[in-house]
Amino acid sequence: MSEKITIYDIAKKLNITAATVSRALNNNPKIKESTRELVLKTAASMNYKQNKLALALKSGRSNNIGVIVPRIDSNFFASVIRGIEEELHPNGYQVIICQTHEDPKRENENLYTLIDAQVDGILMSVSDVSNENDEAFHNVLKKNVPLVFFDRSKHIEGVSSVTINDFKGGYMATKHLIDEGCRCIAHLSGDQSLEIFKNRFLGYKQALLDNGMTFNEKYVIQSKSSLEAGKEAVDILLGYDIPPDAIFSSSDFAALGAIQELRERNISIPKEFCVGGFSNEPFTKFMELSITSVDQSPLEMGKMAARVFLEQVDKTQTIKIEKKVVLTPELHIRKSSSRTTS
Amino acid sequence: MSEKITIYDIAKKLNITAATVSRALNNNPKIKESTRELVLKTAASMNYKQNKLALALKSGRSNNIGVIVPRIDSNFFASVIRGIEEELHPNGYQVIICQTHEDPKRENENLYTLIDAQVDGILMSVSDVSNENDEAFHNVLKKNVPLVFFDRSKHIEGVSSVTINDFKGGYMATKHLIDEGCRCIAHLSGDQSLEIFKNRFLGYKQALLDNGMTFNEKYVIQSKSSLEAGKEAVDILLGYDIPPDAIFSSSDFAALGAIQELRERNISIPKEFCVGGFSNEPFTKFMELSITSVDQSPLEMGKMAARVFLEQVDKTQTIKIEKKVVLTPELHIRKSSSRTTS
DNA sequence: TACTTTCGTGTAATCGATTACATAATTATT
DNA sequence: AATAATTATGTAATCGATTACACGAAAGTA
Repeated sequence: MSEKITIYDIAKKLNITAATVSRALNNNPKIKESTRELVLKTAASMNYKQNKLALALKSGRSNNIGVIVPRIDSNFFASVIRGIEEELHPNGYQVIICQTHEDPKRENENLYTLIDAQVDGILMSVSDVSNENDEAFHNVLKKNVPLVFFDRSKHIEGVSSVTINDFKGGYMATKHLIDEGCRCIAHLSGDQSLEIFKNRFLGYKQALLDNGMTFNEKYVIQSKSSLEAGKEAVDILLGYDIPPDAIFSSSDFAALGAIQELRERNISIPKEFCVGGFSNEPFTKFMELSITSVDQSPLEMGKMAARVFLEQVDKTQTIKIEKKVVLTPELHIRKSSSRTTS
Repeated sequence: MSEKITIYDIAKKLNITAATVSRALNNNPKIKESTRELVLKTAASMNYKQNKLALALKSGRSNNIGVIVPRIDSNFFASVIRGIEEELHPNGYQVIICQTHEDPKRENENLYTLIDAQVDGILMSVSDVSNENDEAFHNVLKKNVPLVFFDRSKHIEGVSSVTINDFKGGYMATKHLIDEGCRCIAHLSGDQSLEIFKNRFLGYKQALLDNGMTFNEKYVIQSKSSLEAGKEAVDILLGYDIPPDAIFSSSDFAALGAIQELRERNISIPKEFCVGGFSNEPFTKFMELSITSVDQSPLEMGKMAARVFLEQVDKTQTIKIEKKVVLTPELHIRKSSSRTTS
């Protein structure tokens, strides 16, 4: 069928050794110009292709990097991966995708599998926030494989990360609602054991305090990232003696659910009630009543994570320093909270 | 730093040869039970991990498969990839992602890169529909690397594919509009050189003819997959002496644009005008005025493509047959076209 | 006891490329 | 012309695992 051409085949044809062929192909300066040309020409004519596996075995570098995400089919993660791929492709790296589905076991398994596959680095957004199963991580570090966290990170000494300033995102969104005249702002927080959600909450709280508003626990509803959760939250909030007149949700999906429930109850948005979400999911801007949301610039995050990885493997850089990149989120103001401009 | 343990290290420790260690680890029946146990125990205690690169070089199989898509950050492709990953992961394969951005050059480059990387198979959705640059594909086939197309395929002898029945999708959507009482249905078609769009168009046309309606070229607007294109199309269509009272769009984005433009003109949907899209993008069901759309079951498509690949590499299967899997699309009827149920 | 099987293990080649070291070929130096 | 310096190429080990073949030891057979 398909004859795999190796440097030995070229060598035999030219009556020289594989070593010379290898050197010629690698532009080794010790090769006579005439032989180099001859080898290159012959290689091309024989349709020679370097076997990357052999190279990988010899060099110990596979030119593959692994990316671990909870799931790939979410706009956020897909965009991050796009950024990673676009940044690493020109550098000769291939991107291997792994999903955890938020399962710590799978996360560990993926880490071990990637190490087994001899990847040159691992970029990941963690699923397991507990510090119980850290052996897998330490195994990675022990093997000296560069590790970079993005979005959801763990505090492990010597590991770099690229995140956004979730605190600021929460702060900006809340401040905006205040500026629009909202007097009692509720918050739909996600899983508070995840730092990103914790920080969004803290930003929310600080914005309230900085602007002379009272912070009250009961206006913070811990909810999942789903339409249903948003609806339930509204149900609770509107039952209060003093119901809120705005919601800052850490999730766009919960924000959407909340909006649907509010409309169900004939509450006018943004006149009577304002809503803001987080993540800038595509649908937020497509809605007829477009939803204000905090953008996490996933593409940029992916590119940045890739760059941090590249810096780590840069040979000229002898000392490897833990690098914490924090991107600034951007608030996209839309109809769901625009009283002044609409 | 990190001491890589090889079978030679285990061999040395036990005063046996690497061959024996290898056999013991691979459950070779020729190994004495006692030595096998000893080797396994020692391997575990030394924290031995098989070097997949060495194995790959020796066996010629990398256990990686490549996936080429126009872009990863679209719900459709991300979902397909998710399906592929979930199906192949349990079989020990890693998934390598490549993007083409619809550029034929990149497509070719990716094909060559993946072959260079010795992937065990390639699953792809083509970007270049012309048959001009087919050398890259034939190179893949010559190298005997299994190739499977999904969604957008090319007709290459011996190559399997997994697609949906776009004709049927177009037919169903159009028939539905007819059933809702629409008398003049326009069509926003995509790039007609892509077979998927051609087939959706043909399905639309056939549905009209089968139901005693007249087909008229001028109600078919070739438009891109964007909101803007949808708006422009409406602008043209409403300028006709007899404007249509429904649109079947091959793209959800164009459908959304059309809806926005229709509302801008105070045309009531679905009462005066019905709209249906294609792809079942997440936003279609989130809209307040949810959009009827044809679902392509991307997850299932990905899994199916992976299964077709697995069948191809199945050693027990001596003869490799070109397999054309055609999935049936599903029409999701929503508010934008529901006159009868709403 | 002598001879054949069977079993378990060792030897060495192999996958394809790179590279330290050795050596041959060429050029430079006196 | 003889020697030193330089340049180009060959030799062989290496990366880590697998495996055809060889061989010694144990067990079975007559």
